[in-house]
Amino acid sequence: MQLPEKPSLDGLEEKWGPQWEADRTYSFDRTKSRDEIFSIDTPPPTVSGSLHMGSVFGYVQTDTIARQRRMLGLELFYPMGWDDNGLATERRVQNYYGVRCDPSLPVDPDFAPPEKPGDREIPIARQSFVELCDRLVVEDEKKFEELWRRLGLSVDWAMTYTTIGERSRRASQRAFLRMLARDEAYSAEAPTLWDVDDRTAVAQAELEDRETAAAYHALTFHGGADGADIVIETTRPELLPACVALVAHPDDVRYAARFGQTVRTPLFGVPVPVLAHPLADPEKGSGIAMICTFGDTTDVVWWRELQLPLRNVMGRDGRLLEAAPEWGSDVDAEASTRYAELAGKNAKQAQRRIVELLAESGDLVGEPKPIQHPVKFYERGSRPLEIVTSRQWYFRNGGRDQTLRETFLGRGEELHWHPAHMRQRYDSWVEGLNTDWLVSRQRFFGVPIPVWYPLDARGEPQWDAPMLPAEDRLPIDPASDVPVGFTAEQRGEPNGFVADADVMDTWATSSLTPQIATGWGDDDDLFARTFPMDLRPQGPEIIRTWLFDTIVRAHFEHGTLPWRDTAINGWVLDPDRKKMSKSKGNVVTPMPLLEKHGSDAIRYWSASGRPGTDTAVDEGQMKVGRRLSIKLLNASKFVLGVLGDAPAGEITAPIDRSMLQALSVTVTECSDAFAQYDYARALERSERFFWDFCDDYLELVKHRAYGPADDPGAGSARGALSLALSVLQRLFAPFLVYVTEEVWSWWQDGSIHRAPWPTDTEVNFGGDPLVFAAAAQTLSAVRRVKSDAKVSMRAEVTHAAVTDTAIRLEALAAATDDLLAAGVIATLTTTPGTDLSVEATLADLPA
RNA sequence: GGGCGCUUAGCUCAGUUGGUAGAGCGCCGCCCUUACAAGGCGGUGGUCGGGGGUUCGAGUCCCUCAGCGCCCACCA
Repeated sequence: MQLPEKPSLDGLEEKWGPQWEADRTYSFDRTKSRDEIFSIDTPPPTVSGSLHMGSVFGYVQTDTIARQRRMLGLELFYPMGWDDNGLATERRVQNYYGVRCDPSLPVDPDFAPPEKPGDREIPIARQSFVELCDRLVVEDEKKFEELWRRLGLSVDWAMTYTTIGERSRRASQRAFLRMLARDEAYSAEAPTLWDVDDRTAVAQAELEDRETAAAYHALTFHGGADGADIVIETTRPELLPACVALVAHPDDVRYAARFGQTVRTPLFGVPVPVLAHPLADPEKGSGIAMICTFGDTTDVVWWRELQLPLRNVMGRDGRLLEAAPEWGSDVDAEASTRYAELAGKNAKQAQRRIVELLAESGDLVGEPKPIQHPVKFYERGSRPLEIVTSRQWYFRNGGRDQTLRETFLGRGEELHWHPAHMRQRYDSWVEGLNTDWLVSRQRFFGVPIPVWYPLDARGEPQWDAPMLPAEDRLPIDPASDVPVGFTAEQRGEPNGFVADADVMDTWATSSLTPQIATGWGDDDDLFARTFPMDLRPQGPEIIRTWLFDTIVRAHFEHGTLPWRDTAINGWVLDPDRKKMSKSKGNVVTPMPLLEKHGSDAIRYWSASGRPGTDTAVDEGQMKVGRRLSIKLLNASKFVLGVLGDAPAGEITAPIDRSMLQALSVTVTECSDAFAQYDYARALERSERFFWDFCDDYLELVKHRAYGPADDPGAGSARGALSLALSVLQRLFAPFLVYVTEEVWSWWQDGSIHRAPWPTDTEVNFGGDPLVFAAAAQTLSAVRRVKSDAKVSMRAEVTHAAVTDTAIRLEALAAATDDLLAAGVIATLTTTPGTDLSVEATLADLPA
């Protein structure tokens, strides 16, 4: 045994990281059977996102569970993935290189991205754009892997996947085709929420409401022969040309007489009916609303349920269409010229102009009244979403099917949630679904929808007759691959074919991470050994997307849950307990902290955060973790130093057995906590015992432990020290991965991370817990006397008079010699009483 | 509007079947004690958010109110 002179934490990451890689310490053994395997569906980080402390927090928590399960003897299937496809990467590439994808451009073989992004984005061909995406994500993934390795995540790096990789594309397209075959996927032309900046449809799951400034504009609709004018209030007067009806509540007496009548829109004179619908709110505005196609999602409901015509004015670029909508012939003579004033303007500009026009015509009543109201935004977007009609692909998810929705609520009940209350978020999301899952995106860096359409003799696509590839051709890109029975020359020609131009949203692929990671369809043997998986760890903010979507996919494809348990981690808050976000500029990056405090200290902080509990970045906690690590170094060095001199003997001394009994209780508590995914409790219990062990037990027995090799008392102490040290090192192994490996290596063979998790029986010698407790507390009381007297702990006590309960004094008697030695006490008397108290006479004090 | 979580020492937080309030940090004091001075020992510090109830007994159970955070919602 070679003990370091001055043990240190420095350099442990550099020492053990490569060693674990070389020894394949965390490699998955695929010969193990399903019941011997613990499989984890690790969240693939969005590599285009920033590295921040939130990135380390949840992953470390999961890693502690993974490591404890591994020590329990389970074979860990613990791969890492990178989520690199999708809009997030496209945006990063746009900003990083200063380019913009224009799919209409031909490929320029000489294209090279500029050194630095210029003032104006360079338009480039789709293929070039995708190549830049492919190039940049590789760089980003390196940075993530470097961080993860430094953090000591015990993933098997040989099994890494990416969501844009071939396996993912194949799985994603295969799953798509199978859902299509089972009528779980369909395409439809329908109003969809549309981001005018990214120019793509977005799904319900990607929406967020933002309080936005707007104004009520009161507009006069003309009653003509049917009666008086009607004033409505709207926040979107620019959509007036898209108005198809007015609507009020059926019970609203103010408008009851008008239902079924016709009024004419201001400025354009378009006749529109006055209708009744229970969704109209009598309290809002003037109690009667104009229905436009489309101003908001309520308009869509009204349009559908009242079977109204479509008058589209909003273009996909967020500007009003050049052509006026179909109004019929019975309109104002000037309708067209007035619309021409709005055409081509964006929503804000058009609003400004139409308000002027309305004011001129006298149809604007009073001044606009400013309000704040919630408006739907794409969660990463900067302008409000519009609603445009387009052909999109959908997966059924219960949004339009009560029975299916209840099925998914049932799946949520079936899943074990940690903490349990997180299921509420799942339930409220599923209950609130109102559309199917829109999966197609009018974007470029994603898994292509694997579909072609035949073109008829006029060159029009036959949307209802999609042509599909065979599964063994996957993955395909319909933009370059050709459907069976056609030649490449027929692309875009009459009687030829055309590719579906869309890609799937990133969630449509990442909702298959359990299948992708476990080799579904690619490696049936691996799949059978690892799926359904054991654990899905993830953040709370993606319950409605990643977690729910994954359940949907596994339900349809396999008729099961994708995993048995899910552990939801909390948020990481900045040191001032504010949610970290890039826009606030309060993001804390992990690398400097890792370098400053060490990986184990960062892991300690992460694992101190209770499951599901928001936790602030706290350098104080990191320092505590570092101190604990140093303590473990020193305590290990001391114990092993004692053991080095003489052999361990049979554990006979009551206090030795007593300490081990307390350790046994700790082991049980830690094992139970881990079984419930409560790594934080396990850490706290281990830590509490460890400090007692160091402060009290080591002090009490060190003199005895130094005793002669053949002394039974010394042998007992050394035996207990050895056993306790082994157990303590293993209890800390899931948390302090580097320092525990280091101290383990001083006296044991093999990695501690493959050593067996301690059991309570290992340290159970039937000891009386009271002996150690009484000795420790009495010693503490002696110290207090010395501390009050302001003398050294080495100061001799000539006589100590201990009062305590009879039962505790009896326990203490079994440890008297250790107490005398530790307290430097010459003589000791005991008196039965009700409470512990110690009167000590100090040798070197004046009388 | 509905739901969930949180509210305990100056700070960050534990407190698992209800039984005399805990830890770390900070602060104060002492101690170079041969594992550890990037340490050790000891101490100060709380009417457990407010109010009501159940109970012999409530931080812990019930009701209610308030503040903070988050989730969901058809938002003219």
